[in-house]
Amino acid sequence: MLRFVPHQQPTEPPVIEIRHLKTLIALRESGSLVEAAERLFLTQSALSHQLKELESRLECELFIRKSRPLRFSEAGKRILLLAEEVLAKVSEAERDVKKLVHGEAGRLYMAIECHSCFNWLMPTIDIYRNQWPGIELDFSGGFTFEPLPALAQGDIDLVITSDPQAIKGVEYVPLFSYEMQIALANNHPLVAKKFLQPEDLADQTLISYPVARNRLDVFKQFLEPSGIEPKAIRTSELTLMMVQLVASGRGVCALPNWVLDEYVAQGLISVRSAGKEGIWPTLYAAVREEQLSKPFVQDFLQLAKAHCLKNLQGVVQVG
Amino acid sequence: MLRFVPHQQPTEPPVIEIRHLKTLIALRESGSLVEAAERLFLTQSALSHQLKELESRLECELFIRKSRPLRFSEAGKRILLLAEEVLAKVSEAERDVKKLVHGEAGRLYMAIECHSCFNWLMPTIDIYRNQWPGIELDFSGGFTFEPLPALAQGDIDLVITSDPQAIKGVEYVPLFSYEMQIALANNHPLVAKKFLQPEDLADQTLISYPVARNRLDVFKQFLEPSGIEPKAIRTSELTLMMVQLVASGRGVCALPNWVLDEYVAQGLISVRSAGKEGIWPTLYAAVREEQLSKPFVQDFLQLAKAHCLKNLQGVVQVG
DNA sequence: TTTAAACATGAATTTTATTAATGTATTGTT
DNA sequence: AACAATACATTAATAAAATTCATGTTTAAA
Repeated sequence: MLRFVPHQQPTEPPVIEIRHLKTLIALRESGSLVEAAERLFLTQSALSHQLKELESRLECELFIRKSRPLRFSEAGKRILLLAEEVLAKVSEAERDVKKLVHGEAGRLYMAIECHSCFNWLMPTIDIYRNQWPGIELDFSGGFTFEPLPALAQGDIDLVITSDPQAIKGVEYVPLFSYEMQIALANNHPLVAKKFLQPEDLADQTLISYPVARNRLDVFKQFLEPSGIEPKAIRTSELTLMMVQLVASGRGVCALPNWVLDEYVAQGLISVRSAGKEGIWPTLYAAVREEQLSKPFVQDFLQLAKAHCLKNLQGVVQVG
Repeated sequence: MLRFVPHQQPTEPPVIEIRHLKTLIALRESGSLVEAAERLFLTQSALSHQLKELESRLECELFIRKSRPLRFSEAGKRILLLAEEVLAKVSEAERDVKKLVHGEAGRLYMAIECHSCFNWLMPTIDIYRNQWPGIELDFSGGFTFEPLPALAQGDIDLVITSDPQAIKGVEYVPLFSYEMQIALANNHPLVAKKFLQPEDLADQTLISYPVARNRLDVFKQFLEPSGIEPKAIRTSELTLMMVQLVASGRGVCALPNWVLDEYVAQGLISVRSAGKEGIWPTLYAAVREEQLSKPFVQDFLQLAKAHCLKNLQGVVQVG
């Protein structure tokens, strides 16, 4: 008759785990189980089970299943808020521990071969500087010198490139893939086509950065395989100027989708894919072998990748 | 020769998990693996493995093994800080979800049979009020009425007692155990003894709360089994007054160790155990069956237990 | 030196998470 | 309306992990 009850199960079952928080964030950012699973390197089934389990522990639904785009319940939103807070704190703590363990001295001089990368690299560097105040940062963005040999030699420490070359001691870390699209004036006749063929450019002026053409994906992956040449080539160092030349009908140019999206949204230009499948270069961070394992380097790579996947339109995770 | 390296392992191994944070907190609060394991309802071996694993993931030691009392490394302290932040946020989120799911309306009228419990109950209630602003709280602390029947009848919702009675529909949730010690004036002759026997009180004035003696542990568990009576009994409603009477040599009294510790520290009185093993009552929260499963009740129980184990000297986890 | 307590370790075990295979529901297309 | 395509759910099997058990080692105390 005298009834005693332990106030929680002997083995107090854990409710929310870090894993769940990561899943929810991925789910929100991707909008579907399938895609979220890809990001997390898991199967869709795993996430389905995981969420079902979490929902049963919390005794409530976390998101509304039959809704496109995916919507979260109130409880789901609350846990998402938790996820943001907690995951940020966890990675901050992990960074701090790494600093304690490995020391935080180091140098990270960077250069870009991908000339549009300025856009995302600068904000990324800003964030990074706060996280690793002890690291000496520098950035050289000119068109004149060859960054990869300089990297191998140790003059610089990290190069952003879409054109990896076999150099002893240099490793390439894939960041993401993007589509290299062709920008056209809105009233350009080629706008009528769904996508462009190499022949379409035979009577066009192509506007490009002033670098060797074997380093430009339009040539290497689009025009050269078919032996077609554009009518003329005109160069510009400034992306915005290239776009304005295109907009005023002086020619066409090939730029990453994440660069062009902005101008398309403004109605300044139109874009078409190069070929039915489009050209899909991959952007790499090149690092010297012995630097790769260092926490402050790894952390930069992770930050850059996350920053791009989050902020750049139409950018795709890679291997 | 062209070397590609994924910037993190395909299955990005988790580093810190909630479980680790709980372990570290338990470790700090208990000061040893063995005790921490008990708190977490795990074995010492489990914690040893768990910490070893975490340390290898973080590539550093988290605490200094050969040190008593246990000391944490810098990294360990950093993770402990994380643990405090994260665990607080997690339980806050869990509470919020419970509120969303079960609604937050409810009533929690409380009473105490353990007359010293005022000390810890009030601060606990204050914290609780913030966490569950929607719950109607009340507290009746008089000596005059019988709380348990009132609980069964539904007039009140929770009773703190060390003396569970078989009442239909009432369940008892153990909170903690404590030692009921005997307070003596510093110059009292019995101070010479390491612990007291029932006979020692035969020529003493016993000061107690004005309640039926079968509800007092000194009688039930100490004096009555041996048939001994104190020379006289004197009552007081106020704990502080009881202590002052004792200090001035007017008698002895039996109170929980967590109450007396404070006065002993001040040098006001001395304390001795009742019998070699001491009297170790257990404090229970009595709740009506149908209320027990409600989240706002469970949460109060958890809070009270945690608060007491943390803040009360010499209090022991139970069940 | 012994003994007891605390912690570590390796192997076995249990529990939990994940996958694979498949089913079901929903959506959009012709 | 029928079809394929897509997304999610479910069950059983598998893989991975956390935990325990049994035992060894170290440390501190007697």
